[in-house]
Amino acid sequence: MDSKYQPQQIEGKLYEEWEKKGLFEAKINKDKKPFSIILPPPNANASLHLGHAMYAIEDVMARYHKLLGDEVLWLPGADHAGIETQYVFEKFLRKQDKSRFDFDRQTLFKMIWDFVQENRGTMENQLRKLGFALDWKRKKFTMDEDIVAQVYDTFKKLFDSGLLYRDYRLVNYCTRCGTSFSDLEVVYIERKDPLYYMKYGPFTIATVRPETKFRDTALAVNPKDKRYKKWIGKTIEIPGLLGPIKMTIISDPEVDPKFGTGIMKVTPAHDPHDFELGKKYDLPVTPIITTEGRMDFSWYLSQKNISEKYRARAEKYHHLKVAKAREIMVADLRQDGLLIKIDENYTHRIGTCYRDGSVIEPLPLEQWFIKVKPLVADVKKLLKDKKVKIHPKRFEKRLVDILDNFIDWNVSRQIVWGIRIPAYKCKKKSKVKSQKSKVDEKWFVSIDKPEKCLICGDCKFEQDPDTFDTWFSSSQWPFATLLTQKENKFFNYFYPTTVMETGYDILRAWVARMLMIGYFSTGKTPFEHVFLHGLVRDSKGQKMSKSKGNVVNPMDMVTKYGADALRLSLIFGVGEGNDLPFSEQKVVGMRNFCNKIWNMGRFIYMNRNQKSKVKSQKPKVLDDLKKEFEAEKKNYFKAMNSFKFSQALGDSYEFIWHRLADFYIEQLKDVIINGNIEALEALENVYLENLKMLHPFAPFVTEAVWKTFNGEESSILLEKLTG
RNA sequence: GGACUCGUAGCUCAACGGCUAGAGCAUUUGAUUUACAUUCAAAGGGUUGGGGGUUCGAAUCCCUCCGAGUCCACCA
Repeated sequence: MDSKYQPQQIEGKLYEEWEKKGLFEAKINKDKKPFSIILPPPNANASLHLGHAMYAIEDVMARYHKLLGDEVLWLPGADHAGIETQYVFEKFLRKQDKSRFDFDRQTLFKMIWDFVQENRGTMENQLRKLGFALDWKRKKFTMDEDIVAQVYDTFKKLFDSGLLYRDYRLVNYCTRCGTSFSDLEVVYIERKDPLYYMKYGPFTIATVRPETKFRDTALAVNPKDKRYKKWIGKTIEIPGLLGPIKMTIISDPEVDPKFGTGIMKVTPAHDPHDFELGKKYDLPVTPIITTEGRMDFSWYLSQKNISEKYRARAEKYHHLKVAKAREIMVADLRQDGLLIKIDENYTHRIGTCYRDGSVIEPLPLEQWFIKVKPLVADVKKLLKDKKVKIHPKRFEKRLVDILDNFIDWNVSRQIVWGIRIPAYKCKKKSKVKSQKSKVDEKWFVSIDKPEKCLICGDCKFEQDPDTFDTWFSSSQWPFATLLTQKENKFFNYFYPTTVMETGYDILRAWVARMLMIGYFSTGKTPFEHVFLHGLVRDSKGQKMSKSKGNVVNPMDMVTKYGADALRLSLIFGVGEGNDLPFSEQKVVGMRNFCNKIWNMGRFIYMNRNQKSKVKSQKPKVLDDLKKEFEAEKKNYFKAMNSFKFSQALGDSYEFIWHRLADFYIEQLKDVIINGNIEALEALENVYLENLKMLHPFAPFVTEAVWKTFNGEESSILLEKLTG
C-alpha cells in the first residue's frame, strides 16, 4: 500500500470492474426486497454541473441498500431538454451565421438530434467518474421510440378522459425563442418604464403600452367610482391616432380607483388581466402583435374608406417591432395633442423569458391544456394517505401549497426539438356555423399515424405542428422508464419506485407533475418517498452562474481530489434540504479524511502481514472499543433509515477518525507492534465493518482498501451490512 | 401581498426538549528517526439576532420585534 491514497490511479479501474462484473445490474428477485430509484435525467446535451453531483445522495441510498441485501435498481437516463437544447443549438447556428429559419422542420430536427448524440456520452461518462452505481444496461432517453410511445399513450388517455382541452387563450410567448411557455418559466423582474397619460375622449387613461390601444375593446371603471358612474354602460366615440373609435364603458370591482386615473383600457388580446375581464364581459379578442413581436395592422389596412392620413400612419406602424412602434406612436400622440404627460419614474414588474431574458408577450394562441384539478385532488389524497412521504417534512407544506395553486398546464411548445404532439385537426368545414363551438371539437388524437381523419373520414387532416413541453415527458419518467424495459415484470417488481431524490427547486415543475401524471397513468404513486436536497452555491452563498463566473466544474474537483472527496464534501455537515455553500477547502478536508481511512487500513494491514505469535493479555480498552462501536452502529442505522445521511456520515467521521484512529489505535499501537493478535483482530473487525458503513459515501477508497484485505477478486459491494 | 427557510465561534455550518452548545477551515502553542505533515496533542474564540413566555430543563417549542434569503402571486 502506498503511503498516500491516490484516487486518480484507482477510481477509473474500480468503476470499470464494477460495471464489467455487473454489480450495478438489477434483476427480478422475489426473495429480495426491491429498492429502486430513477435518476433525474440530466440534459443529454450538456455537461454536468455541481448540482448533478448531489445525486451522490442517491448513490448513498443505492449502495446502502445493496449492502443491506436488497435488490437495487438505480436507473440512468437522459432528457432531451427541449427549449434548453434548441436554444444552445441556435446559438451554435448563429456562430455560423445561420438561423433555424434557414432549415425545414425535418432537417432542423435531424441536425439537433445529431448534435445531441455527439455530446451525450460526455454526461454519461461524468456520472461514471463520480462513481454512481447506475444500471447502465437500462438507460433511457426521453426521445427513445418506446418512451415516445408511452408519452403518446398518456396523452391519448388524458384526451379520452376529458382532461385535455384545446383553448384559445393568452399564453406567455417569447418572441425571440419563438415559443410559448408555462407560467413557471416566466421570470418577473422589476423595471422602470414610462407611464403614459393619454387623452381618451372625455377621460384620461394611464398606460405603459400605448401601442396596444388600437385594439382596446372597452374601458373599465370601478362601479363605486363617483367620477365615472354616469358613463357606465354608455358607448362613446373617442378620437385616436387612426381616427375615431367606439368604446363602451364597463364597470368591474377589480378596477382600482386609486391607480392612475381610475379608468383602464381593456385589451383582451395582450394582457392577462384584460383577457379575464374580456371573458367575463364577452369582449372580442383582437390581437395586434404577432408571434414575431411585430405590430400587425392588416385588420385596419384591409378596411375601405380610410383617410390617406390614417392609412399612411397604419402603414408606418405595420410590421414594426413593439418597442419601436411605441416610440413612434408616442410621438404621433404628442403631435395630435393626445399625450398629457409621461411619468418617467413608474416601476412595475414585467415577465421575461427565463431562457434569454427578453420580454414575454402575452399573446392569444390556441394550445393544449391539461385540466389539473382532478389530478391535484388525487395527489393530495396520496399525501394524506401517506402513500408518498416527503423528506425533509417541511417541504410537504410547500407541495400542498403548490398543488392548491396549480393552474391548468399548457403543454404545447412551438419548437422543433421535442416530441411532436400526436393530435390532428380535421380540415373539413363544419356546416353548422356556431361561434360558441369549442375549439377542440375539431381535433382527434392518435398514437399511430392515422390513415384517415377520425372525425369526418375523408379530409386532409393536419398534425399539430407543436411539440410537448419537456416536463410533459419528464412527468412520466418513473413509470415510462420501467414499462419500457424488456422484461414485462420489471415494472411490477420495481414500481412504485422507492425514492425520488431531486432538488427542491423543481418541486413544482417536476415532482408535483410526476405525482399527478404518475397516478393518473398507473393508479399508484410513482414513488413512496421524495427526498429533496438543497442547491449548491458558491462559497459566499451566491447562486452559481456562468455570468457571475463562479461556476465550479465538478470534474475538476474529481481530478484534483478524487470523487470520494467531492461526494463527501456535498453531504458532510449539510442539514437535510438546506442549500450548501461550496468551498474547495471542504473538499480538501474530505480528501484528507479519505487519506485517513486509507492509512488506518495501511497500519492494520502492515501489522497483519507481520503477525508474530506472541500471546499476551487482552488489553482492557478493547471492551470500551466494542461498546463504543456498537453505539455508533446503532446511531448509523437509525440515521440512514430515516434519510439523515449527513448525520450518519458525521457520526462515522467522528468515530473513525477521532475515536478509532486518534484514541484506540494510539492506545493499542505499542501492543500491536509487539504482536498482540487479539488487539489487532479487534481493531481489524471494527475497521472493516466501518469500511462497509462508509462505502455508500466513499465507494472508491473503501473498495480499494477492501480489496487489499480480501483479495483482488473481492468486492465490498458483495458484502452484507447487518445491524 | 402570501408561504417557507435562516440568524449559533473570525468564516461555513452541525446540534431536531436533556451531559460542559460541537465540527471543518482559519489563528496560537507544542509533539513526532511516524500508518498518515493530507498527522497528532492542546489553547484561544459563544449573553445561540433583541425582548417576552411555556418547562424541572430551551439554540431547539410559543409570541413579538429586527435582519437576510428563497419560492409563489402579481393591478393597467
